[in-house]
Amino acid sequence: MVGMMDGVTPATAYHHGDLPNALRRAAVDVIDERGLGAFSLREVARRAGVSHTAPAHHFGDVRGLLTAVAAEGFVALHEAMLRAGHGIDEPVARLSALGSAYVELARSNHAHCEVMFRTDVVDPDDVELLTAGMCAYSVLEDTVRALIENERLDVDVDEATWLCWSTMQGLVTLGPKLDVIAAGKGLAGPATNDLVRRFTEVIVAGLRNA
Amino acid sequence: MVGMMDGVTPATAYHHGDLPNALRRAAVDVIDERGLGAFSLREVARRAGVSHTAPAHHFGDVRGLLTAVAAEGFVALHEAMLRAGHGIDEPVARLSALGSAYVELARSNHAHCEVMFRTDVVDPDDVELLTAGMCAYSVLEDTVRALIENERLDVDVDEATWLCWSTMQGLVTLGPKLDVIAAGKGLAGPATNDLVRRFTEVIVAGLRNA
DNA sequence: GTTGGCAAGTTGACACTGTAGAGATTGAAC
DNA sequence: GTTCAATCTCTACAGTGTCAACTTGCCAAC
Repeated sequence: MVGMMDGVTPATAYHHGDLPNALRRAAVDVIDERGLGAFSLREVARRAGVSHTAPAHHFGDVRGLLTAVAAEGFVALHEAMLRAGHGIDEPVARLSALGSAYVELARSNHAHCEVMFRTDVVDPDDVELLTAGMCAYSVLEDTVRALIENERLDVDVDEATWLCWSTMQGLVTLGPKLDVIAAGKGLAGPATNDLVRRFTEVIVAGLRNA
Repeated sequence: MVGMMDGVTPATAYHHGDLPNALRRAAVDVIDERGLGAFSLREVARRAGVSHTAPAHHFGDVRGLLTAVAAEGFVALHEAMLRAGHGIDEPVARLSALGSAYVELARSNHAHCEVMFRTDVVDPDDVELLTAGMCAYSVLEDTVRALIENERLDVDVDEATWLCWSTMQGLVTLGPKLDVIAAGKGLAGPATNDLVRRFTEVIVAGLRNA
């Protein structure tokens, strides 16, 4: 019933086998279904089929569990960006691809994103979280640097990277609100991927003419 | 709202006089001190000096109270933007001023912003919330439209507005993370107001050359 | 081969939370 | 002077996070 038993370890009734992963997955499900506001550690434990104090042995706190989920999100983001940028050499196209990967991941891994940029629910000093975040950031930064060096632009790498990231992040955060605004004007909801492409174009044009 | 008791009625021990406002203020304090993750309706009531069920009579739910706080935040944003843009006719300068007002409000009214863009903790269909948000949005939109018409740019007003808003919103959301990144590189934390000005320049340059 | 120890889970308890229902208190309209 | 609605309180209940003490299973050392 616990549902591991995948091949090797038979997983006794007592020892779950891979509880940390099961808890992370259950946490994601709970956030997806009830929202982070109604998150419950006990419900997570229930879905993983263990007692309500079991999570403490692996994550300590509810904060610890959510921090792990956030770190997992950044790892996924890192991988998604690597995948998206793979094989695209031209910096602008690459930048656009990274942006698309970002908003795409925000849509498909909504629960993770709900947690990744919160400071009150997560331990911001967690090493795993910090390094995972840094890895994801580096992919974007490298692309921006390539663009700047390629075209010999006179802009600061950090500033330009922050601009790109801020814009994508804002698009993700504002997504629902934009839909409401568009609906209020009788427009169809904006196709987010088109927006990413357009935003990237404008920003790149801006960097070239700054 | 009710606004009696301004010097006149002494506010008996039983009837608070202006409980809704007191609750909103207390809620903001609690979010500021303990974070939205550790928000407690009972603690809010405690600080307002009333029983823990009193808030229900004015806001129904905890959701209702937070929705009211969010709406209050949008009203404040609307006013701040009106103030910031007042007297500035040149669209670009105006846009920059609006951006500054935005991040400034995000810093000073951190609790409100914590709630304004959350969909799980707030009633997204609340009329007061929707109209307040729309008012704030309109100020930005009008400025962007003025810029576009002034310079006869060939860009969509909605798209350009969303770009500006997304960027500012992202900057606000990412603020803490940017500090960490800057610190990791040995840089001083970026002066957010400078970033706003620079971002605005780049975006405007981009819109002109799109 | 027993024994000690340790990681992984359990049970029970405690203080705290949000909400529902029924009752108390007030100011004011009639 | 009574009635009435609004405002606030009290009590109760199910659910929550965390702590302490207790099992269970396994592995490694003696």
